[in-house]
Amino acid sequence: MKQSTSGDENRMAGTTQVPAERRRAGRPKGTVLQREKIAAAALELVGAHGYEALTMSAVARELSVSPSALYNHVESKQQLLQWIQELVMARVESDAFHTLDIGAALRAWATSYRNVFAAHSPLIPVIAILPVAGSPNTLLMYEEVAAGMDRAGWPRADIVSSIVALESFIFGSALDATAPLDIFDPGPHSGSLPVFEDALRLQRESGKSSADDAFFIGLEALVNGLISRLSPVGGLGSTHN
Amino acid sequence: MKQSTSGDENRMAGTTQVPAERRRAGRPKGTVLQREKIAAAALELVGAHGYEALTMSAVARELSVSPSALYNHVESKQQLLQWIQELVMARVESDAFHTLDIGAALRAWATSYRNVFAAHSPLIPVIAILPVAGSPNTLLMYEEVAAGMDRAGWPRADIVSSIVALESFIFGSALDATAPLDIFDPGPHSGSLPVFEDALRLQRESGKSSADDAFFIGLEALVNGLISRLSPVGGLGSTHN
DNA sequence: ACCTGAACACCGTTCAAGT
DNA sequence: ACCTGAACACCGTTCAAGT
Repeated sequence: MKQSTSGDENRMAGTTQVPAERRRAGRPKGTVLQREKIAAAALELVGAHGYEALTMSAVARELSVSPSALYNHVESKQQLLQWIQELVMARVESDAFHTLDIGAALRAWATSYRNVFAAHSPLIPVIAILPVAGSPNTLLMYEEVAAGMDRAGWPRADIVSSIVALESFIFGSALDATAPLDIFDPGPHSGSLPVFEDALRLQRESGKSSADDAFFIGLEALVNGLISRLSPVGGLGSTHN
Repeated sequence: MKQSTSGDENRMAGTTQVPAERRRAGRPKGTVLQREKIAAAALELVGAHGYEALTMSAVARELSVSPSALYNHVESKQQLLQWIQELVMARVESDAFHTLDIGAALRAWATSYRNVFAAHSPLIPVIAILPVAGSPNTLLMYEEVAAGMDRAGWPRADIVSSIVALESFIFGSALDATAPLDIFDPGPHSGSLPVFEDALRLQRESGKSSADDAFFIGLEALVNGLISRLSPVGGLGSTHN
């Protein structure tokens, strides 16, 4: 996608032939901006046009203010991203740990987590490495998961690593969901990869989304593998608790 | 005192089962040399100062040319990223599939893959969604893995999804390795998360790197889980096939 | 063929001026 | 307190002009 050379201005000017009551400098009578409105506008922007569309100018335009006006409310774009993190993480459901066995609960949580970020995938690389201290919702989620594992007999010393492993898979899967559908197209090298190309064909013919299929296959394998570490006797059935 | 024109990039021509990248005689390697110099300078920049330091200006400065001079050799920054992908992927070792059993081979490949990207972590979100057609090394790797799975009796229709699942975990883990060490620090909310904070303390006291530990635990679980899908007699509730 | 330097349309952010 | 608009130091990219 290239930068447009000159056409965008015209489109904008076309809709505002008569400049409709432009706000003048100075304090408006009511508060125009606030944290939630800014964060929501930013999140909507990402959802609609991807991460690269998330510019301070675009957020400002969405709210009908000038870009610099945002800085009366938010310290930086980085802080705006933290607000978005808090909004997004609030949608991850982690209540299954109180109703289902640990395997089902982990799968339900991970699926919710992954779906939330698949819907806001451009944010993944950003949020995956964002410190968690500023987001109470994220911390609450971790406590739910950790407590669920604890009740299921998980060794406490393994809980953090297990969560990180699951999260790595979740983020990686959500990241994968952002990839173009033809990411595996061999292009000019077609014909020289006998097994892989045949596998690719079979996958396509299955009609299943590669990203979704991979997520569910991997999630089941990962959760089963982690749980079978718990009890050396190894039955997968929830023998614990 | 920069420009290491050492023959370090020769490994790109290592295993040539795919004839696609053969250079013809006739048109000299002047351009090619430039290509590799540019890609190497870019990769070094990322390694030294992170992804945000990878600007066309910085690459040009590294090579003592003006930014616009780069465009005589590379079409866009996106293409430069593809060159980097090719350089990085060449370092992933996937030869274990010829010497080890499938489980050990998958673990060896995944560990190499993850370590390569942990060393160039800022590139993960970029490369994870970069189309693969422009990178012969990447395609070769996929063929190696797919063929290894095939020889081990993997259902061909599951091969792509299995690779994607493993790759998701690998990229997610490498991404996690870029996170700040104190990413889980609860900050002002300390004291309100009994299980998670205790688990965090135990993890810290173990002296193990959280990212490394999570990767190895998760990798073993994921590989075991995937393999146990193969043989229905394995005791997992694999009902299909 | 391949470089320079000016130019363009962007970015995030700061700040004085205005109400 | 909170907005506007100008300004600053950046981006990636194009292009005419030089050799």
